[in-house]
This record gives sequence, structure tokens and C-alpha cells, in this order.
Amino acid sequence: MIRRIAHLDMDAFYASVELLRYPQLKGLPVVIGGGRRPVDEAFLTMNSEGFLAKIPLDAFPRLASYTGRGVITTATYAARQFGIGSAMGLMKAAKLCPQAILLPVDFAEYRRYSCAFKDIILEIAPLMESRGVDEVYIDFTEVPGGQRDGGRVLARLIQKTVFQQTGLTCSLGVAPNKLLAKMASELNKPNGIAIIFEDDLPTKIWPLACRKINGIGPKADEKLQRHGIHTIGELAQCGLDWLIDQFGQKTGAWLFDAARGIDTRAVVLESEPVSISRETTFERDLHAVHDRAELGAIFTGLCEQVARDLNAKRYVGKTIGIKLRYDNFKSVTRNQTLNFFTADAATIRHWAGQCLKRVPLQQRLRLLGVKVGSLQRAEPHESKKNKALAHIDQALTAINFEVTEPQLF
DNA sequence: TCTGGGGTCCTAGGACCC
DNA sequence: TCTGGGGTCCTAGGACCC
Repeated sequence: MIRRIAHLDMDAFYASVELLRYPQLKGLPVVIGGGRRPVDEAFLTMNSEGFLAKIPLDAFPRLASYTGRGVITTATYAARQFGIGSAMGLMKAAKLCPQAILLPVDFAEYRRYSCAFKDIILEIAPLMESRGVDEVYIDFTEVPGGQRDGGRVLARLIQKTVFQQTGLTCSLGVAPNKLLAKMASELNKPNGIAIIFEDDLPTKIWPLACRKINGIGPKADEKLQRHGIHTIGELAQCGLDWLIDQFGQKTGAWLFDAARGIDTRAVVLESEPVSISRETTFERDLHAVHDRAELGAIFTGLCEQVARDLNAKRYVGKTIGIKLRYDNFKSVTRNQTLNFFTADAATIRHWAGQCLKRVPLQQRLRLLGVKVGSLQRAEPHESKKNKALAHIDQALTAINFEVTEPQLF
């Protein structure tokens, strides 16, 4: 029995979910992103059950009226015709297509549909690896019918069932491994299926741009281009020694394998989180001294939110970190590992504050973030040692607070 | 008119230990 | 008195992905 791995990717996921609510937008350029703004509030008051589909087109917010720092998370295929794409600034997108309809992100709704389509897949094929809200890998190898026609029959069944039960389309690729399945799922998007066998490598994979390999980003691609390597086929002609020389042991060896379609990674059903974080970009750049109160409130709010997230997911962590981005977009991070685990907002706030003191604060800031890493499952009863250490820390924090009160954070 | 938010993994240097 | 070598943990930055 040969290994058959599928990659399933929902088509324009956020936008497609919005089109289910507002079918009158079908075929129009629609863009999702930007966070919630006053204009959305006015619009959303019209949103009551059974009325959504009747909202007239001129009532929808337009890209042209947007002012802010948001980016596009998803664009409908109609919007992509204008050159609009994911991660593009909304202000820039507005220049390309001012009449496009702009909807705020409704993550709770997308998560509902995400759970729904994943449950449907699990009913059919139980070995599924979640890769974010709109993508999964599925191990077809031992699923009944998973080998028929290279996986096409099972892929069609999943695609059809997902559509029947959610109204959403998706694209699948089935291949000998995750690397090739991921590339295959893009070949016939949207609402497509592509089947790849080992023998297809020269005809179907090698003509593709190196950037299509999941893991080759803008930087690596640019470097390859500089050496005249544009396609995966050209990459496959590079010697192992040369690649290691250029990209280092690990990346070099990985590139060598990837170009040959070699990938032995397993489909992983569950994984433990490594870190939990919250960050926010301000509406305007803030200064540590001039906007101290505002910044302090945001900072505390982020710590509290991270603490809530940790508690909701029942994790504790011992590495507290901050991230900030200056007005020139340069980012810095600081973090500190404690000798105990915590999910307590005040403790996080204290140590994040210590991190903040180690960073230059003359320049204006555009972003602030708080992270807790080195996570561990919260025990039903905390260990005695942890409790004692946390208690000592709280006592020290109280003393420290009196001493350092006059400082910035 | 620049450029979100939530993650993972890798690298490289230094501390520290045996 | 010129200097090993491995292992682990920590920190900061960066590439990359969804």
C-alpha cells in the first residue's frame, strides 16, 4: 500500500463565509480585513436574522472610505482581478479598487465554519492534521477507497460532502507526501482536485517556481533568483554541497530533498502550543513619555488578555516576553525566563514591565505585544514548589513596586 | 498611504556544567 | 602559560506560514 497524503485548502475562506450571509455580493469584489470601525457598527446594526440577504448593495462599506492601518486577510476572486491580494495594506488596495466592498473580520463565525468542515472530514477520514482555520492534511493511505484513482475518489467525496453540508468550496491535492500534496492543492484552485504520483515530478512540479515550495519565502527565493534558479527543476540541478554552502546544513539539505519531492513528515493529529501572545498596532504612533498613560493601559490590557487566554486553554508558562515595533517598522523583542510557571496577569504584567525597561524608548511606537512561552499544561493542583516560588515572586514584586514606582512602567 | 495578528522553527552566541 | 569538547539552557532576531 503506497502512502497517499491529501492537502485540503478552503477557497477564499473568510470571503466565502461572508458570501453565505450576503449572497447579494456574489461575483463582486469583496475584501475582508481592517478590524472593526465606526462605519461597520452602523452597518452591523442592520444585521438581524433573515435580513442579511436583503441589505441593499449601497449600504455596504466600500474600500474607498477606509482610513487606517489594516491589511487584507482575504479577497474574493473578483477582487483579485484588480491585483488585490492577501496581506496588502487596505489603503493601497483602495487605490486599486475603491469600489470593492470591505467587510470586517468576524473570526468567531469563521471558526464555526472551520470546526464544521473539519468535523465533516473526520467522519470520512480520521487521520487529519489541522493547519490553521482553513487548511488540513489528511492521511488517505489506509482509509477505505483512499487509494482508488490515486485518491481522487475520496477527495471528490470529501469535497462534495463539505459543499453539501456547508455551502463552501475547497481544493484538494493528493500526493505521496505533505510537501507535494500542498503544491498539488494549488494546481486546480478553486474547487479543484489534483492527483500527483512520484513519476509526475518532472512534468508537474519541476516547471513550478521555487516559491511554490512551502517553506521557501521571499528571502530564500530572492537568493535563489540571484543565482539564476527560478524553477524547482533548476533547484533540483543544484548539488547538495553547493546548497549547504549557500543555505547552511539544515536548510541546504532540506532544499535538496524538497526539489526531489522528498518529504517524510508524518500527519500529526495533535500538538501542544509553544507560546501564547497578544499584540496590537496602534491607530497612531505613540510615545513612551508623551502617551505614557495610554500606552500603560494598553500594555496592562495585553497582559490581562494573555492571562485570560492561558487560563481558558489551561496552560501556564515561564518565559515572559514583549515585542515592540517602532515607527520605522523595526521590531525588537525582550524576554525573560522565570524559575516558576504562571498564568497570572499581575505576574505577567510585572515581568513584561521588566522586559520593557531593557529596550530603548525614545522613538515612537506603532505596536506593542506580550507573549508567554515555554508552556506547560496547568496541573489541576499546582505543584508545591511552583506555588512557593510564585508566592515569593509576588512578595518581591510588592517590594519592587514601591521601589520602582516612579519609573515608566 | 506603506506594511495585522497569531503562531512555529532555526540560528548563533554566551553562560554554565561536566 | 594560551586553552578541549559536548550538552543544555537562555536570549534576540529573523524567516516563514496561515
